Amino acid sequence: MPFNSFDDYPMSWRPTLRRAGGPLYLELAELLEQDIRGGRLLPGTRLPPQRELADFLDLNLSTVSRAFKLCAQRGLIAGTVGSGTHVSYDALASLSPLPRADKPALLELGALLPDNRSFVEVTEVLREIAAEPDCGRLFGYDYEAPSLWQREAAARLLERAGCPSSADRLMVSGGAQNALAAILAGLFSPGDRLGVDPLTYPGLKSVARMLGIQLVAVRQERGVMSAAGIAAACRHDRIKGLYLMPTSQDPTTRTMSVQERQELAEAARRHDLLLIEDGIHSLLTPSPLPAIASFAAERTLYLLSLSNTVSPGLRVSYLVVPERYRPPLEDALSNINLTISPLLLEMASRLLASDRALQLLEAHRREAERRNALADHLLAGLTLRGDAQSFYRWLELPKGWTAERFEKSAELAGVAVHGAQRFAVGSAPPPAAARLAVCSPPDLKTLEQALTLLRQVVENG
Amino acid sequence: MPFNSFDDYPMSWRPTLRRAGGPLYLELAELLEQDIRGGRLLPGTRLPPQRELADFLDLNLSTVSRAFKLCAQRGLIAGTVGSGTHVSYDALASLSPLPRADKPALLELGALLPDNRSFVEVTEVLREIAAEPDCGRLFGYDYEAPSLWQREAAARLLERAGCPSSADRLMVSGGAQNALAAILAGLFSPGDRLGVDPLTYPGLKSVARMLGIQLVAVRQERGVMSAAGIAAACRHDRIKGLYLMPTSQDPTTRTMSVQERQELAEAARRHDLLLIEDGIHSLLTPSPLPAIASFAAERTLYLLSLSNTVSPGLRVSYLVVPERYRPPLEDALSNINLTISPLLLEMASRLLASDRALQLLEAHRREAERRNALADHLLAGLTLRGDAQSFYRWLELPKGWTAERFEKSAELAGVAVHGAQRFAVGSAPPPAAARLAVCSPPDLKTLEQALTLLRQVVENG
DNA sequence: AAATTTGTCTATTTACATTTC
DNA sequence: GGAAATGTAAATAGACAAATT
Repeated sequence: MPFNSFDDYPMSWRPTLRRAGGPLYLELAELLEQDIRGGRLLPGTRLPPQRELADFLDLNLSTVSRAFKLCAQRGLIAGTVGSGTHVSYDALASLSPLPRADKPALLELGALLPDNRSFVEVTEVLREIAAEPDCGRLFGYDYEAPSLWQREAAARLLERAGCPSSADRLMVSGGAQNALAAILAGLFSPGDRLGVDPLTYPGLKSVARMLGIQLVAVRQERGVMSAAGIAAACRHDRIKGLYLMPTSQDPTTRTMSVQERQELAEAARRHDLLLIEDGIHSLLTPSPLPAIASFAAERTLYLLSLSNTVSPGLRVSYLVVPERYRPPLEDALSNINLTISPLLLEMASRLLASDRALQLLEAHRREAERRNALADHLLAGLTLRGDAQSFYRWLELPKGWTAERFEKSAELAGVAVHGAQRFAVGSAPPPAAARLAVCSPPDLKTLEQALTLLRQVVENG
Repeated sequence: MPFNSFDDYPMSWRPTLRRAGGPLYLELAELLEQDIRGGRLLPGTRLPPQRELADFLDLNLSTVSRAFKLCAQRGLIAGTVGSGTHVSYDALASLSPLPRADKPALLELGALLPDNRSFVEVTEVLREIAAEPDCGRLFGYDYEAPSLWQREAAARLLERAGCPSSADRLMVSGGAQNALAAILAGLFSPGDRLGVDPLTYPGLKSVARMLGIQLVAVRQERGVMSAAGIAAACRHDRIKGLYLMPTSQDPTTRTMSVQERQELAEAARRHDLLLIEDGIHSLLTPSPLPAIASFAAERTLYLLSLSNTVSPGLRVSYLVVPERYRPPLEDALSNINLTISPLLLEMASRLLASDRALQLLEAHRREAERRNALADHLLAGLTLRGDAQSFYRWLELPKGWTAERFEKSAELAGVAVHGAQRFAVGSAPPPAAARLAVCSPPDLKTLEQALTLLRQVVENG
């Protein structure tokens, strides 16, 4: 029986078990969750070692372990051998990848809202299809879709994006998020681990959490996952794969060089890792670099969505899938979608087969360049990462700032931005930086207003 | 150390552990999976009691238990206290809800393929929209969808289907399968259990298996889940909810009476169960019965898809969601879809707001009536369940048949049907019956041919 | 109707590997 | 560089409750 001897040592968390009958590990896990959600345990706080807690509560070590494991799976805490268990920085983050409409009207530099231009090219295709006498066929079932010409049209676009592919390795999903959900649900099991950049795409964080797949931050060198980091994540966390965005990584905007891509492919092969390569921005750069998939085709799922760069409303994206992953991924996609809309697939395919998709792309690119030029001008002197065609930039803040505090100050000034903590994985403190979605404001005028306000926020500390 | 003493007793399974280093429970689970998939353990086989296996293999009881649990989560086996562990009847079933195109061309009475008629009404709406100058707005993001009028149009249809609802409780998904995936992923956790009819919709079986959610067959009385069966499933299996198709249940075609619906709602309330009510066929009957959701609105997710009864290609379905499940289900839907296509939603909404959806519905209904009349005529004398508007019928076979054997014999005769085993949950042997999708053949002529062949198959034993 | 069979669950013991100091 | 700290995982023990006989 433990005595008050513990009162002498400071313990960051001293829960009281009611021991009211139910399983002890569950009660402990619930207490921990409540204390984190209630703000009594702040992000980054180090919890007492499991053995110490076990002593304090008069429990077995494994009972504490089990409770911690439950909370880790819910994304609340993350443990590291040697350095203990910490409350995750994103423990309180929303589970949804969508922006919540609970804030007062702000100048939006937070959520990514690709410019709502007129989409003439898409409209054109719609009218073409509607005019055809047999368009009713697009409203029945079509289990065989996509057809050969549709596959070939997609393969050409993929080639342009740096991922040479063949028609038979191609699959279709209802957008990038839909594809990620299918990949995680179909190729991973709850409890499996996936390596990611220390700052990663929040949409991935939320599906992974929903499906009980743990994300592991892989150590970087010079802004990209290092071979040593990957080796460590394999040994220590037994990760099954890596999620990568080698071109204009969200949110850091880092683009990997060809050599870095080759090295990464090599490392993946060495450790027999599955790669998920998100090529979402690969079409934006004037001459895209070769995809990692082109160096490790046997293990890379390459994902190309039309949402950002062509039209968000089309809900079509393409997947290049290695042979061995095809059957399970087909099952997963049909479990999630049954089929995708033949009409939308037809529209997307025609956009690709003609050069209209590229026209749209080009228009988005030019708009992005205008906006980025303005941003470079208005924020001159600050560290603003990202190249001229990017839809967002990465603002590294001067000493003294934290990402959370900056996000809040910006909001008070009337501008929504996404601080680094929203992208953080695990329990390492996020850097002082924020993502600015320069393409989200409706026009240049509004962007100018937002950036000017932001500059004042940075300078007035 | 175990001796040969076991050789005297017959054990249905005698695996040999290689003990080559890895975890024992994993090795055992893999052996079991291999032996089931390899056909060395047939569906229905009773495995040795866990204690006996543990003795035989010189393992701890819990180690065997853990291995069995893994296989149970993969849907390979199902255990019942008292009566032991059995190999599931659907252990070898495909994980995909789609028909596989690996069979020679057969007369299709297996898969449900709603008749590919011309869909004039849908085409009409498409042309209407395409003609409008501002239709480009349907290709941007629309996080606020569905809009008020769209919700109201859907609410009217739901009312007609027997589920009075309000615009604010409404959510939208990309078809019924998509909705089921979101519900299971968002409101259930791996290992949770869901009660279902002993024969249930295969699309549910496959998502549930993918997500690690265990289906539990609830005991029936007079063809519907009984209060006692529900109570037993709660006590023994601690199910979290029930999946129901009260109108023209797939595959048995059983429709619950109003009283049965009320009693079921009452039972759900008593045991605090979540209900998933699939109203997929509720619009087909001339005057639909009140939905179970109308008796237990606080706990019922009501699902209405347009795929079967209006147009399969639209990929839109509606969900009526009780207050407390809205936030997690919204998160789940956005994790899986991000958003659904504004164009498809607009088309569906216009179909509903005008009376064109009802016209389509009516056309499908009349076609079904013609086909069912033919079926009743050609299979007169056999037990053929299902009413005049159903898309499929349930053929109960004479003594001597098993469902598997009938399915195979029919296939040899050139007709695809789905035997009861495809719908079976758990380890109880499925009844001798098969589902005939009378609406799948392209025309009445083909249907006649198929049914005539089937009759011969039945009669020639 | 009582004893036994049987699966399930929680808690415990033991071992291990990595990181920190 | 080695000892201590620390989290993770597997195997084991014990208790429980439902179903069978």
